[in-house]
Amino acid sequence: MTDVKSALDPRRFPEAGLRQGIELLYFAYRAFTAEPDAILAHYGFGRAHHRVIYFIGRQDELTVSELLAVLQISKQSLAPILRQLRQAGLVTQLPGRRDRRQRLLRLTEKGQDLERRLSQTQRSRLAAAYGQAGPSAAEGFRQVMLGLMDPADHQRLVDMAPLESPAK
Amino acid sequence: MTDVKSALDPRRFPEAGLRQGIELLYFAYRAFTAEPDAILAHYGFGRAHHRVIYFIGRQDELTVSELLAVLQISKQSLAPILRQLRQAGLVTQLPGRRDRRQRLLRLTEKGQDLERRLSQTQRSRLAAAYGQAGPSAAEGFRQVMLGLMDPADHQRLVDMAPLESPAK
DNA sequence: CATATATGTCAATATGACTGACGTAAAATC
DNA sequence: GATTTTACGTCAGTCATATTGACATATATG
Repeated sequence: MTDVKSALDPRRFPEAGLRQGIELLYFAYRAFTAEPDAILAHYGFGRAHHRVIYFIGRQDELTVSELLAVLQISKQSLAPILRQLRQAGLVTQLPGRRDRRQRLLRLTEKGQDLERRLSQTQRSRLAAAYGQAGPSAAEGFRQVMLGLMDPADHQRLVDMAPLESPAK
Repeated sequence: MTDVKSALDPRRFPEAGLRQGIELLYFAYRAFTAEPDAILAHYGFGRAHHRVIYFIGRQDELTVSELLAVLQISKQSLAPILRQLRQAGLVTQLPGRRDRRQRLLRLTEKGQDLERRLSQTQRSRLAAAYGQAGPSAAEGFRQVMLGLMDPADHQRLVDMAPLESPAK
């Protein structure tokens, strides 16, 4: 199952299979972001706003530096996005309780509404794909995606129970 | 395995699992594009150039309209990219043999070199992830990605032999 | 000959990213 | 208590990638 050393042996994963993998990533990601993009366009927002809304909404309170660390963008890039979301009444800030230099970012109710609308399109698409492919394929998907990611980002994923056989 | 109807039943695919799926897509795609992006930066190119190089290189000859159909961008967006690639000596055009209005796009040798360098980083990453997760996980990944894609794009994927059990 | 198609180009616009430089407030440290 | 570091913000300039609209040209097709 985990014969990593021979992974580059073309007999195991021939050229065409790897090429198709590249294309699967491209087409799937495009489809996955299309619906949120369309919703966001109504607000004059883009994908960057979605990511900010998503990660703030995920854990209810988030400092600016945590957000920058997750997104890996510069604060100068984040600033205008956050300003727009604040002005639109989707995000609020409050000073940190322990460290008052920090700005704790939170979604307003309106922000939570939009977050749910955006994520719902992606959750439905995922649930449909999981349902079509089956739980074992879903777990395979998860394993491959984990392998593609930068391992440093593993810690950033939301916790979750395994998709199948929790007590193997 | 394919009980699609109950895919939205939260007992099958709970909130946290779907949320993690969203994050897997985001983090994996980011990691997957990071290395090519870094190589392209040396040339003053971006991800758009990569996509153009990739799809031209994939089938040796491609018309402008086929390229537009795959990428789903406007010809006004494509034009400057193609011009830069032509000027850099990576892409050439020749008039279509049947229809001389068409411009058949081809990679030069230099273009093929760059294409290989860019794709190689992605093929290696995929091969490593497939190797770590195993062939059955790789096939699960493929199935889920196919489910996420717009079905209209299925025809655009390169042909490939199934990853496992070709004669099931 | 008229029309449709394949492609190219000019202009104006927008998002989302970057770097560099500087400022402020608060916390941490010497 | 003074200094340094940290958390955050902002101003300015730049860039890549995308958009739409309008128009031009060559070729193919009816």
